[in-house]
Amino acid sequence: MRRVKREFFAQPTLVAARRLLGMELVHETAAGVAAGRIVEVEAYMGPGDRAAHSYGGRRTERVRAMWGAPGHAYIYFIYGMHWCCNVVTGPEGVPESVLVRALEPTEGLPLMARRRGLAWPEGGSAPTTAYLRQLTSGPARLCQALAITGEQYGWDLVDSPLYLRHATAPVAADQIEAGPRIGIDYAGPDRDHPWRFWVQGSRHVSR
DNA sequence: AGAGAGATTTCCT
DNA sequence: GGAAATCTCTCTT
Repeated sequence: MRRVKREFFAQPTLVAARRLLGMELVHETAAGVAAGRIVEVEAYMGPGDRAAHSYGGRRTERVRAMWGAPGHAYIYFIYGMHWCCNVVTGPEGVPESVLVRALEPTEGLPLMARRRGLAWPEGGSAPTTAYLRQLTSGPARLCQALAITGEQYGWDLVDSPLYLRHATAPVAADQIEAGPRIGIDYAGPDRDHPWRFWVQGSRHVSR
């Protein structure tokens, strides 16, 4: 099924971040399969990046997965209610990762709607884009839709029910836009790096 | 369409 | 003790 292998994650983080666009994030559970095409990500560049949880070389229990081998899930809990999912990238021992910020739903849509607390459209009518955006446009929304929580912390995406699928239609370099990351105004000199990447024109980008 | 506040817990000083 | 890589609801324009 074109599952993404270790070598991909070991690429430099800014390269991996761009190449994640167009790939599918998949989670297989007893309730069914839920998946979406990645349309927006952010890179967090390790000890030198004030916005990164590993800034300054911090080795707390929370960031343990970032220090491990690439290809594992770094998942954190924020604002007292939300989970967010990162992919650990770059060389092993360098605590960098890519936050998955938005998906375009591709598989298991009714399941995702149920997990998000949304009623599926009545009478077989096709869901609107505005409706689909509520499913997986945003880092916490997509985790809820795919049932990603602390339970998946540290999972190996190369060999677990949570994984990545290669893009059927890869995103060309000139279709990728870049800009500053969201929600990190506190990061001072690192606030303005263009380390947020998204698919140009996608209506599923978080903003 | 946009602004504002509340939810609620983990992490680190 | 204070802020946080967010989201939702409510109120106003």
